[in-house]
Amino acid sequence: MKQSKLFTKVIKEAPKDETSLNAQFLIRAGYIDKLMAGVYTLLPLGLMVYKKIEQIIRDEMNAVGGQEVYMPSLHPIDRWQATGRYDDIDVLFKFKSYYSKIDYVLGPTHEEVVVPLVQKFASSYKDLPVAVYHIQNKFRDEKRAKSGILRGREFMMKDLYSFHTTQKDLDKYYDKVMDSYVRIFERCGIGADTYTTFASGGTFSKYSHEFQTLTESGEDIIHTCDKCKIAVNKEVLTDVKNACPKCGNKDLAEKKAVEVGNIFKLGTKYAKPFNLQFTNKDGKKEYVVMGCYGIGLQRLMGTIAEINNDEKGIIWPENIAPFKVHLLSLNQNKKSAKIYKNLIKAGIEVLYDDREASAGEKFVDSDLIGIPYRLLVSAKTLKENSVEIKKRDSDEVELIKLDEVVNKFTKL
RNA sequence: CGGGGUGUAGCCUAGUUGGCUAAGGCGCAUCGUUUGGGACGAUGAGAUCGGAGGUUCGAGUCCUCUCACCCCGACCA
Repeated sequence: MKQSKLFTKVIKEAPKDETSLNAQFLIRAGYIDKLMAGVYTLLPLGLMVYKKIEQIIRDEMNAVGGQEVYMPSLHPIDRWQATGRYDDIDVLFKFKSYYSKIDYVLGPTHEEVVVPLVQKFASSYKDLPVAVYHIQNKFRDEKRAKSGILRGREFMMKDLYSFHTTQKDLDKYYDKVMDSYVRIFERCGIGADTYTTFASGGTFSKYSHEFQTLTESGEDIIHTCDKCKIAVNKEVLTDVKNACPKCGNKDLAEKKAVEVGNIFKLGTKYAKPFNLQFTNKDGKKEYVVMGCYGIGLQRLMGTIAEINNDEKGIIWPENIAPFKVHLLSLNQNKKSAKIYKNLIKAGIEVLYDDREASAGEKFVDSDLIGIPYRLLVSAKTLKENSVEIKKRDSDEVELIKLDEVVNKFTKL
C-alpha cells in the first residue's frame, strides 16, 4: 500500500483524553480512533492487525474442530430471562424499540443464543460432541471503560462453545483448547509474557483458567510460578494454600497482568434452563455438558501494543504486523516504485512511504507505526546499487543489493 | 456508582483581580528555499471558548444546572 493514499496520518501529539500507552501509540500511528469512552473505530492499519490476529485465532479454533458461525448482537429478552441473567448481569445493555416498544438486549456473550441453536440439531449422543464458535462484536455496559482498548463497551470477541455427553469428554476437550490458547498467544508474539492462570471457576468447577499477560496496565494481580510458567489469580490464592497447584512451589511472585483469554467449564448451567438434553445409548435423556472459551480481540491487540514498544513507538511481532516491510523513499520514488512492485509481485506485504516528506519525518513515522522491517532507498544507498535494511527492534543497518531485495524477504 | 480532575480551531496548549478585535505551536493551503532522524521563511484559511440558564454596563474568566472525557476505588457470567 502506498502511504500517500492512506487516509489516516501519524499525529505528533497524543489526544489529551488518552493516558494509556496502547491507546496513545495506536491513535498516534493511525490504527484506531476513539468514538466515545470505550468505543473505538479500527482504521485501515488497525483493521489489518485485527485481521491477522483474528486469522490466527480462527486457525486454532478450526484445528480443535470448532465450526464457525455468526450469531446476531440483537437478542430477544426472553432468552435472557430464561437463564435469569436479564436481571443479574449489570453490564447488560437493555433497550426498548422506539416504534414497536419491544424490549431487546445487546449481546454481551452468547450462551443464550448458542444453546437453543445447538438444541435444534443435537438430540442424540451420536450428535455430540460439537464445538461452535464465532467472532463477533459484544456489548458490555461497563461502569467504567478504561485503559484504551483494554476495556471497552463494544468490542470483538471470539467465543467457542463446546457441547459434550460427559464431564470426562469436556475435561479432555478443555485441555485441548487450553493448549490451543497457548499457541494463539505464542503466535501473537506475547507467549513469553502470558501465563496460564488458575482462577475462580464459579459454581460448576473448582477453577477456570485465565490467560494473563504481564503488564502494569493490567487490572488483575496474579502470582506466578516460574518453575512451571503458570500462575494463580490472587482471588483464589488462598484456595491453593499460596502454592503453585502444579509443583507446590511456595515461592510465587506477585505481578500485575491483563486477562487476554478465559476458559470455563460450564457443566449443565445453561443446558438446564433451556432443557438442552440428548438421548443416550439406553434411550434415556441426559443434560449436555458445556464449556466456553473466550478471547477479546481488541484487548489482545492492545495488550500486544502495550508490551511491544519502545519510546519511539510500537514494535509489532511479525505475525500480526500490518505489513512485513516499510519501504521508505528519500526522494528516490522512481527506483523505489520498482522495488515496491517487485515485492508486491513476490507476495510480500509492503507499506510504501512515497510521500513528499523529510527524511526525519519518515523515520519518526516509521518507528511509530512499528513495521518489523524498514527498507530505505536514498541517493546514498543507490550509489552502492543497494538499499538499507533495518529491523524495527534493532539499531543495526545493513546494505543489500537491489537485485537481492525480493529474495531476502521471500526467505524470511 | 462514590471520590478527584479536565473541557478554548482537526490536535496540543496560553489566556492575570471579569474589560477593547480570544493568543501561540502542530496540522492544512499557496509560494520560495531545503532534503539521512519530526526543516526554514512569507502569506492565508480555520474557534462566537462543551451545552443551557443566570449575575453584570461588560463573561473564556463569576454562579446554578447539565453533558462529555480522564484518573483512583467499587464492580467485572
